[in-house]
Amino acid sequence: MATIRDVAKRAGVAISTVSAVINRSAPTSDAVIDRVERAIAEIGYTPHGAARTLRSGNSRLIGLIIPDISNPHFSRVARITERACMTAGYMTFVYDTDEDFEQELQILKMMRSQRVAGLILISTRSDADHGRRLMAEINVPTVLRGCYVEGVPFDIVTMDEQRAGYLATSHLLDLGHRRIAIFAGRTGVSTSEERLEGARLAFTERKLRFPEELVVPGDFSERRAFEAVREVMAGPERPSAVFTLSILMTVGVMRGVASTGLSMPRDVSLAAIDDFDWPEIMNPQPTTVVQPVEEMTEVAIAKLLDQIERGTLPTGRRLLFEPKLIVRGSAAPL
Amino acid sequence: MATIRDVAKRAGVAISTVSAVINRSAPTSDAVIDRVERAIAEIGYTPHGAARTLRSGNSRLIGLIIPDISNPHFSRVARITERACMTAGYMTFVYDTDEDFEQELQILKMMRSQRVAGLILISTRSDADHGRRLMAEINVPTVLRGCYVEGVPFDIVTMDEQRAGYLATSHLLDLGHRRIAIFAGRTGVSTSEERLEGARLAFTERKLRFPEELVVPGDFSERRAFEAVREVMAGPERPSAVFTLSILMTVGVMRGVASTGLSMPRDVSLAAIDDFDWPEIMNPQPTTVVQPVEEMTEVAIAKLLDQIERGTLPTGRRLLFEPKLIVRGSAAPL
DNA sequence: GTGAAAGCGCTAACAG
DNA sequence: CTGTTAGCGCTTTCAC
Repeated sequence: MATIRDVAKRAGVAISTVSAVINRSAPTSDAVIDRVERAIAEIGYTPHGAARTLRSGNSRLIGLIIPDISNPHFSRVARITERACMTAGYMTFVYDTDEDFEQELQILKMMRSQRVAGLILISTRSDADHGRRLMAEINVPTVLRGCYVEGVPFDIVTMDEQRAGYLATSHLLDLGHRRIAIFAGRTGVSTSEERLEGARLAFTERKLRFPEELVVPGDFSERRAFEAVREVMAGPERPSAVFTLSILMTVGVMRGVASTGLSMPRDVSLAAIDDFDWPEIMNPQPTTVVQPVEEMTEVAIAKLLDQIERGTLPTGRRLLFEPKLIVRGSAAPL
Repeated sequence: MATIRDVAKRAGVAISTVSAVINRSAPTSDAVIDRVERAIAEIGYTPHGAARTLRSGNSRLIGLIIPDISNPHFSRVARITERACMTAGYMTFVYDTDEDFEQELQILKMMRSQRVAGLILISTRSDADHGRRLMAEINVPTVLRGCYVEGVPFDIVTMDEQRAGYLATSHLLDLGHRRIAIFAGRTGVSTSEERLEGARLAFTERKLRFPEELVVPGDFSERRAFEAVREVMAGPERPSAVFTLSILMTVGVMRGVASTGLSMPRDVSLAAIDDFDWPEIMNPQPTTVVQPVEEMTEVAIAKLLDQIERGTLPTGRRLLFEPKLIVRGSAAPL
């Protein structure tokens, strides 16, 4: 492939001049710019990214690590992130952890080998052990999304998870429901624990006993929620409502309920967290708490670029965004 | 960051030996391997990808270009591709064209700057002009998915698009429908044109006139289909059935029909191409033609890796996969 | 197995 | 603006 030397020869200028034109790193006359750009076009020259990275120490690469790209919530995050990074002149590596922390570490290692300039990370665990592992693996500016991680100095952008849990649960309680089965995510993930905490708060605030025995442990997966809800619905003292803490579990629960022949919301009401792209074509349409995904993602990227380019230091603080309840048809009065 | 020199010093061996251990590129004794690997772990050394790329001329990077990552069909492709490439020791750049060919070219340029070793491309146009542009931009092994492009020598992996259109249309015809509105994708994209051709075949094979006036031009987008179906349904001589050529248009049509107060399949039947992850929670559940996405994706990657690693030459041939009709509730007898 | 050396393509610094 | 130069971290070759 053509190199910068070929361009210099063709344009009849010095190599350093070509570099100056490409990077606008030194003043050059319009005539020279024109000659160089023409030469670049004629030869079909494209600067060699790896050579630039090696020499300049700046890869202009950003890593985005999410639990699951086929989850519509995260594919939106991915799309917005890529666009924003591209605009800022960065390329993006987007990778799935599949909710597995060993994969997360392996992906971080790959990102490291590419010397990414920054990371946006939706982590898989919140505990301090995991925090230590992350600190050992990460040595670039990083912004956390979603899952809080103990003991890391990074900024974190999330919605007010507790309030999200509170809003959904309050809605069900206000409709008269008391026996509410809650489908939780993995223990040890702040996202799930905080949403659950919000649910507890909604009960206690109303001087109601929180039915701890109706909390169904899960792993955010659709399949697990599917199986669990079938068991719960077949048992004695069927709950009158369910609350699912994330989108894939909502799918699993809806499928599971449908498969038992029960009807929603006639036999059981549902409130959820996270939205679908096209609720109109679902049956029933889910009543759900949504987060401002676009805004949160843009803020996270802006914070990251600030750290990368202006050397801003992370505050280690958490930026909370306000969740919003959207009432549709899946939850009805008891 | 630590370099290979630091590792060599720490392990008390030569730089070339460290390189040999990392790449298994020369015989080394177990004792030496052990010392080197220990040193790597102690120092926390990660090879510098850009330096390797520059020196070896092999980036071990693969580019995947798809129309839209938030389309569940393509996010599945992305997920499978990343996994397979990772297993083979490649990292992946996944990018959206947003169905825009100028974006496609810009992304190809970025891929070029990173010197990707190979490309999997779902292109946005099929014409020869576009083929020439691609040839000017691409100089690495490439496998096409989905959209055929004229005049390029690459292998292409698709389903039998015409048969897919034939299967769906035949199903509606066999249910007695004659006034079938067909929601097409962009003209100039083989995917759409061939599916449409299959629909025509289903009519003519039954000695029926193909209602050309009921073909609704579109662009694969959800919004356009939404608007179009509302217009069609409000017009005189409402069709008794609709056939949507891709998944986002199916969503748009279902939403559009719902918004007019019509019921599916009572007032209008629907057959579609491409499946959803969770048809069970949809209303109605779509009768649709599906492609073997996993298999096709794996074949495409295998072909690509073969060309990259063993220098196999592309055959320029098209590999057709068999579509399958899945009958659910969205299409009823007239 | 060692140790030295060349060079991938680029940026950046410098004297002219 | 030119022309030259060093060197980023690595792979690869070669004589030992």
